[in-house]
Amino acid sequence: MVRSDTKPLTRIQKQNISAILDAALEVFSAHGFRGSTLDQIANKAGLSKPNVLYYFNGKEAIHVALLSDLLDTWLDPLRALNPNGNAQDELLAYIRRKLELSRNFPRESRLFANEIVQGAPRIENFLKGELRILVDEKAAVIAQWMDAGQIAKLDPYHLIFSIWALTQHYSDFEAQIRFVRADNITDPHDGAQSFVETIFNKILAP
Amino acid sequence: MVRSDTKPLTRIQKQNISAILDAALEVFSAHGFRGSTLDQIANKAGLSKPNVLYYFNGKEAIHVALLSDLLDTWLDPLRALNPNGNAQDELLAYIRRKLELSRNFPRESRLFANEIVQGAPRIENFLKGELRILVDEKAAVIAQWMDAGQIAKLDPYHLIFSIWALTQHYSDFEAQIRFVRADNITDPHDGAQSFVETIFNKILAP
DNA sequence: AACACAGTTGACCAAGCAGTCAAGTTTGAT
DNA sequence: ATCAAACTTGACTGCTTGGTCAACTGTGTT
Repeated sequence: MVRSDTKPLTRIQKQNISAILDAALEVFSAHGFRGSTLDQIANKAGLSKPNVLYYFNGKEAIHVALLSDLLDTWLDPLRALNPNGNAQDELLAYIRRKLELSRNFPRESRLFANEIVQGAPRIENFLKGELRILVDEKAAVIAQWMDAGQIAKLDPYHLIFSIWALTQHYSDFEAQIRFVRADNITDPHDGAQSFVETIFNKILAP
Repeated sequence: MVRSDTKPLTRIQKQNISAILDAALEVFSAHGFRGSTLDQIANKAGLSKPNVLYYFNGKEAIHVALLSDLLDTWLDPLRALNPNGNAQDELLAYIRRKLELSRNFPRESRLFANEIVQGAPRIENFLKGELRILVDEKAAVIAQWMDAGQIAKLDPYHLIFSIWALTQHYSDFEAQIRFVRADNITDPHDGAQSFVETIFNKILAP
């Protein structure tokens, strides 16, 4: 095995590791952890199964690598919420960033969704730790904005949950939307952008 | 095998079939189809594996039985939307029914979510058929209400999607909410009820 | 050119799993 | 009490799958 060594990666290592991770993201996000096989991943990556295992210690290790890459970037939009900015602007910017993430990285979003729906066994610590601390902090900021009358008074936690629900719905439940709107002309994501912004304008109006 | 015969079910059949379906719902909703094993289901149902297969033709058949039971009831709340009622009342009643369903049948909701997140391979026909027809019909009703000025003008499809997203979030992503709000006093579902109603009142206000 | 190390793989396990079957036990109608 | 049908299961089978290994090939450094 090659990863997590302290030495710099060779050209071939970089290339194959990234091919494996990309293939694994594709497979895991579509079938869940147990629904995916190393053969599928190896095939999609254009490598043999033993070769995949040369780069990663096992199926679980690939999954962990994907999730930690993901969780790291998942927090960024919320982290960027600026307590000193204008409440409405900041929240709408957060919503926009979340929606973009969901639009540009649907596979990552579904990988995450798969984990959560099945009880989050592998990311419990992340949720109870980093995420929780950040959410508590930002909920307090939002509560202050509400107290100051900048936006409508609501439960800040439920407000955050509703942003998650609405923005991720478009990637996580994409199949449902696609099948229900089979012949539709417009890309559901376009409509989503303006729809979600519109309703949050209404929700947040003081 | 016993099911789908035209003869009435015996006492033992009724009891065991319902034990199997209940166990399977528990297992499938927690681990997804491929993540679940017949042994798990048999154990939870208190039967031997061959005995489970005496009542159902296979793992897939159990899953199908569960899904068709579910899909049948899943449409009811939307079906109940009355074109002749008051727009705001009807939509809020729909939201309330959806939220109750998600609260009272979280396992069913997660079973459904698991299917959708993984691309809905087994319920594509339901989504493209029955559900789509119903959604088209009700979207037209909502559009009429909007044209009549009874509620705010929005994309009716996105409005329906947003109701789905917000109501199902509380059961489908329950793990996330639970871990993020670890020490919380109030049941997240209680807060959900009043929060969701509040924001939809704002969203729908003409 | 030579050599050490990186990279690759066919053939192979062992475990887990869906599903079978023949042989048993229980149930309930007569 | 009898008996046919309903019900139950231990012991299998065959396939899938994660993971190993010894042997082989490619790479780049001197």
